Amino acid sequence: MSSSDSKKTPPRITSTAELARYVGLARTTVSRVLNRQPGLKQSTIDRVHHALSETGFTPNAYATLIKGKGTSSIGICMENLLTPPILLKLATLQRQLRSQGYTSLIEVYGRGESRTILRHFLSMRVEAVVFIGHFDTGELETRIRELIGHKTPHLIIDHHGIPLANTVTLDRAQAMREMMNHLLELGHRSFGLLGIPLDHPSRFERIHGIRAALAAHGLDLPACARSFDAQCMRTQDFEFGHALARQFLELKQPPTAYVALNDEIAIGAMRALQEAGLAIPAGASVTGFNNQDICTMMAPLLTTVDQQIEPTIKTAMQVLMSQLRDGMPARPILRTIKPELVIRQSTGRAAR
Amino acid sequence: MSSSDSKKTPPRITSTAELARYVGLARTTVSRVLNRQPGLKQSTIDRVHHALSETGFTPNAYATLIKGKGTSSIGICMENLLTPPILLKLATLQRQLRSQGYTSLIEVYGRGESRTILRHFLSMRVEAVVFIGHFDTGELETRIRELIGHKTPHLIIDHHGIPLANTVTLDRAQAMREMMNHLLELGHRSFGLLGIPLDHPSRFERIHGIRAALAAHGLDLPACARSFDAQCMRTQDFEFGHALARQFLELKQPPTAYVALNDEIAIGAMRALQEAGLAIPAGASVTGFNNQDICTMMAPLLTTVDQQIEPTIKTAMQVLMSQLRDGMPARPILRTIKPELVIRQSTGRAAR
DNA sequence: ACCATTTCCGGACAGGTGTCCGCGTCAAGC
DNA sequence: GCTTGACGCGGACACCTGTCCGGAAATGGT
Repeated sequence: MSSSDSKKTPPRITSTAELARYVGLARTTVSRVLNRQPGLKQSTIDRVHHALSETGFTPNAYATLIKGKGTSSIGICMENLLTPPILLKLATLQRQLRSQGYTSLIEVYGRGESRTILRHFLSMRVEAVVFIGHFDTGELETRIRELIGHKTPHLIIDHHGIPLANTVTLDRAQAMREMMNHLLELGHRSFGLLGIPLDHPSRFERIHGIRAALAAHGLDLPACARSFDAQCMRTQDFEFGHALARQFLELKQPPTAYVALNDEIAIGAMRALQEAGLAIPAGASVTGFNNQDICTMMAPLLTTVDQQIEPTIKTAMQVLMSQLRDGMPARPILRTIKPELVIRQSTGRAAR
Repeated sequence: MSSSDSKKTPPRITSTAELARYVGLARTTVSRVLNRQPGLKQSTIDRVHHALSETGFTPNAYATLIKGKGTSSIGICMENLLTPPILLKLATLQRQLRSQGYTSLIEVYGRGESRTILRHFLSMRVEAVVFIGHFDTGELETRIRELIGHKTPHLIIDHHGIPLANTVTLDRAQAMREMMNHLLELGHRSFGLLGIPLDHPSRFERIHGIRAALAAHGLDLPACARSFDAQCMRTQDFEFGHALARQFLELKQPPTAYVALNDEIAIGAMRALQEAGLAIPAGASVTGFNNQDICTMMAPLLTTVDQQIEPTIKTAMQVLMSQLRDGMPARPILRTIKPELVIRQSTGRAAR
């Protein structure tokens, strides 16, 4: 019984030395097998591999990586508020990194915690740090400075407006330009902006695109577009969009087209308009942003902007890999991704 | 200029020895400062801390953790298909773990990769492994066996049906029982099941709950409920629900109530029913599952089941912490979470 | 100036792994 | 039986940090 017991329950191995003792080989020999060095008999290799799968032993990664000759790990920072497009980017990025032999360290954190997170990453000797999403600009910029000081490569995906940072971001100005052109061609001349205040720095790019499109048609931004963001508390996006649209409906001449910051806000607005008896798109047009799944679950289907996540991550990988190969670039890399307008049913010819 | 240069650009420090040389102290002294040992002059402590923030040096975590005195890290495994409720669980769990001093290693993977992932976790000497979501049962069971062999604590959140695994899962049978009771009280006697096949093992729990509720009312499952899952390809959930509902509408006597596997399928079905001229809930009732945000973005608002994510993660933390404190339990821990029925507008009195 | 005390130095070891190198061993070929 | 490879052994060093300890130095008080 004891013999069968000892066969059934292999000992718990915690080091290559123990494993070597277990199979009756020298520690160095086992190490050579594990690292695929030449000059070993096939039978020896098999013997070690058999013991390996029998005991389930795995070499201690900490001991291996202590020498710092490349940990092959990348740190990924995300904000606490996880939205579907951001998560899609995360999953895609991690998959691609793994296929290149890199491990991802992922941290989801709230404002003010970024310092701790970054220190943790650096103590783990991460080879690069990626930020996905939108952050507090000041805090993020400080982190980027620290990383540059460390000569650790970095990359920001989405967040835009830090000149010294390597950035891959959607061309939001271009997206808004295309969207506005679409609406202008449909005859719209008065616009309600939902979640896009006219003067806030974080929405500068979007406003810039909107202004450019209007100017090309000889129109002036403040004259034909307005925003009620200041009047409404932003809580849940859907509720927010709903409340904003109701504000617009109280005007004597409500706009004929509504341009929302994202899909949820657009859908909230659509609901408010429909509740007020307006048919969409006959009575008013509404546009979203992000092209999330919900866009095709609405009636009518929502016209929106696709973020082009696959190309975004592909570009991000290129920027990352070039840094890991050639070291940090002399000047910051900025890559903008061309958005794609997805025209569906929520936009139509202006009523008047 | 060279002196100002050397002041502007502190050297790149990669070990406590270098830092010690930089500040003119012994390596051991620096180490003592970093580990808050007593018997040090305040001025010395300040000197080290100043150099620390100046150079941004962080001690190599690998060297610290090599001794194996607890890495304080937890591995978290997730399936590739990320759904909103799963992500909410992930974010909540990571936050709670961090507040307890644990680091999370997160891996998102596809089928067949779990072996690699687990080996990575074990090589990182993780103190426990958590699986969140639904997996291939055979594959998952093999992993659990390996973990038990390693005497590494584990926990499965959501996936149910592995007897030897520690599991925290929603009581889906109870959820369906409550949902069916709700519909039965409204007078419904014929049901369409969407995404819930009658004989598939993965849906056993739900069917069990449905059957129990029906039996309590003297009704027989196959006589009053049916499923068309075999006829439709499951692609996108929304499309899937749409297609399933259309199948039901071709019947001479379509059911008066539809019970869906999740919210997306329910919404797809609602759309199909509405397109066919049925008002909801006057013409037919529809129920979802998960209580995602979209439920309150629909017209009518969707009746659904809430997963109780906060209590789920709280329980998960208890199970985890008890294992980390007292070691692996003698027999597997199974905790079921009570779901909460959320009655909204998509369910109403049966028409006939 | 002397002594006691505080504070710091520097050597040592541990922890698990990768790698190098000289030497012993074993089997095959002659 | 001898030579010649092929292969495995085991000692050594390196990587970086935490900790212990005896001794040296600096500090403080008188």
